[in-house]
Amino acid sequence: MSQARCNYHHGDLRNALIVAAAELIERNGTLDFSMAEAAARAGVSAAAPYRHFADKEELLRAVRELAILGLGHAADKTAAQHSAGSIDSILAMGHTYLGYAREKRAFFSLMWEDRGDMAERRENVAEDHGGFMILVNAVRAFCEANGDTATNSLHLATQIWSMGHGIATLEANQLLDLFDRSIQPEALLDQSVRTMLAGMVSTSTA
Amino acid sequence: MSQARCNYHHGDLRNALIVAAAELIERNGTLDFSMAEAAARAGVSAAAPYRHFADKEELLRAVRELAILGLGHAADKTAAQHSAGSIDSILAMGHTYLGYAREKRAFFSLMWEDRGDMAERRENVAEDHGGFMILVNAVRAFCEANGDTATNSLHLATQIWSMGHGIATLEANQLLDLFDRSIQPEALLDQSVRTMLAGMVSTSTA
DNA sequence: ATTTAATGTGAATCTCGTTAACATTGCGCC
DNA sequence: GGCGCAATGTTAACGAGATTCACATTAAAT
Repeated sequence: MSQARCNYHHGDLRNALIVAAAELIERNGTLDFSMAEAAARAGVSAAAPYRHFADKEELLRAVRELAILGLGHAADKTAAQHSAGSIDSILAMGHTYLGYAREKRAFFSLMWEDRGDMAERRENVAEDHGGFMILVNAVRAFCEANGDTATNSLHLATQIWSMGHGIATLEANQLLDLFDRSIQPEALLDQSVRTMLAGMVSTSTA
Repeated sequence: MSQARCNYHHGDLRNALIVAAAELIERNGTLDFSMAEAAARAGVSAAAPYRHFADKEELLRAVRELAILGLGHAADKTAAQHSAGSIDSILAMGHTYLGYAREKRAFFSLMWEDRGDMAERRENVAEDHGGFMILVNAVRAFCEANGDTATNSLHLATQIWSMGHGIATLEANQLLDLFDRSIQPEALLDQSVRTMLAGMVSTSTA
């Protein structure tokens, strides 16, 4: 039964805990929720979570997977709304990234934290990670549309990603406009991306 | 007396605690040291720190100031070793940034965390913050050396900083080369910076 | 039906931040 | 030089929260 809860056994406690933790994180805007509160929210005792997670870290890592998928979906959606090969599809992806960082503050930071398991995680990430491959595809399409066959899309996408990531994290910590209040995150990113795309194409064509 | 310690009074406990905390952070490579251990290391009881810091957060913020100064000094030194106006002075600054992020992992992350006080902090930061103004100056000098009077140095420096910051944080979390093991942080940054400098200059000249 | 492994429970433990009540001492003031 | 106060330390104790242990319940396989 994956229903509510008859009496003793929950039925789907593992997932219920992940969701509960995610809700607490979202509510507090921080990663420091209490194990007991998550358990209570799932309707079980404080010790129950330890049947499904070795420790709090493990639960947190499970929540992180949710966050990663969330951004991946957002990126997917964004890609679908813009014509492949257009520069807009790339800029829009950046806006989605910045938006996610703003709206899901805590999730966003959790998503990129090593937490000691990233080394193993990389082994099993044949799939995507937060929609990065979607960006790679958008970049590749753009290059192709512009007759650029020399540019390494993975490489260029990594540069764009880094730029977006830097802007997003600095903004989140109120540092981006520390010395110049007029700086606008999206505008800054747009301009940077345009410069990089233009620079790469001209460089590789040369 | 700011000497060792006669018996009861320490003499300079506040600073001793900051140093002790910094050492623990450096040793563990994490920000979660214990208040009691820092106190012990400074040779006082576990309750003593609370005469100088309201709570652990406040001590952590004090350590953060150290970290910020540290990077500032490193940037200073780097700037002094390269001729003003050269592109190398800018690239070297980037390498210093990446190096600091690698060697002072925990300090580096602490340095940019909001911790709820950044809003006020910005008010009092007429001075520098981790050497950012040094980068701004390097960029300004570069623009002048190239006869570019239209480019906003603060703006361009912010872009370069964001790129460096993004690369540094992604690398720290083992994500930068997730899909392409051949990616080298410094090379990626160098290339990006060159592209941006070239792009800006040509853009503003146009 | 019975056995077994999985999953919950409550009580207990341990670590750690923080506070409270009391002790010691540096220092300005007479 | 001695007095009183504020600053700074001390020890004991509290409280929150993670984690474990011994025991209870139940789903499922045989």
